[in-house]
Amino acid sequence: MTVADDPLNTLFDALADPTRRGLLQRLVQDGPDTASHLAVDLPVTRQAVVKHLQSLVEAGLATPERNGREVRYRATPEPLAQAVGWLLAAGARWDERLARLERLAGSRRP
Amino acid sequence: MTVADDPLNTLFDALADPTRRGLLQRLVQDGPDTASHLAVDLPVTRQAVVKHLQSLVEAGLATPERNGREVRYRATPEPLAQAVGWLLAAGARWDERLARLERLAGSRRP
DNA sequence: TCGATGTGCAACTGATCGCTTGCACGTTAG
DNA sequence: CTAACGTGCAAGCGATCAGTTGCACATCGA
Repeated sequence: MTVADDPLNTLFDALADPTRRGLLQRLVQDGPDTASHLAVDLPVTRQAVVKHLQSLVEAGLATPERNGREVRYRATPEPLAQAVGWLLAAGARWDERLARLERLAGSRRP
Repeated sequence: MTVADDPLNTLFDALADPTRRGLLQRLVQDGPDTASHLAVDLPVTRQAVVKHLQSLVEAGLATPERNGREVRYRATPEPLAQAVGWLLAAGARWDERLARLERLAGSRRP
């Protein structure tokens, strides 16, 4: 148990891998699917896909749903909003600084 | 030869670390600063901070500027827009799917 | 000039990652 | 029942990572 693991860590980490982004996109636009089926179109093993999916689950971006002997992963993209929130906050603070600099520089409005 | 390493990889990877996010925030709101000075308030070595900063530079989020014997890193948050773009695209596609499902379900609610 | 300061480079270690392989277990269909 | 299928668990392995340490080099101030 670590110290209050910031959800942004696992979130951005999940998004940092192109395979995971691809999986998330597939789940989003094609609906829930199983690891075995998703692995068919990928150059890696089912187990590798499972681990990628678990990474998405850990980030809150997907949820496993057992149905008989198979497990379908459904996309739950809500946490993406948090990422967007952080990015916009950083950007906003940047714009703020820019505005402040402009003000300090006494630039006239174009 | 790999296939044009997607900039989103290094971008999200840089953002996945809380220390790097913290550094970026400091650079954004406090202006350019050196690795040595940034390292004072952190529980790690200057060299570690340098490597984090290089990660930000690789992602296009910072730029080193040499001034005499010191090197100041300036925040360049423009690439964040790309990240936001991807996230919104994924979200939009999700909403699209939701809308399609609603349409298929024959819901009369617009 | 000389010492203090800021940086860069390289080697090293322990941890984590990505991925595979092998096998056991529950589930479905004939 | 039995055989095929989908999944889960765990060990293993090479590669990469985060971080440190030690040292060389350039630059500034007195």
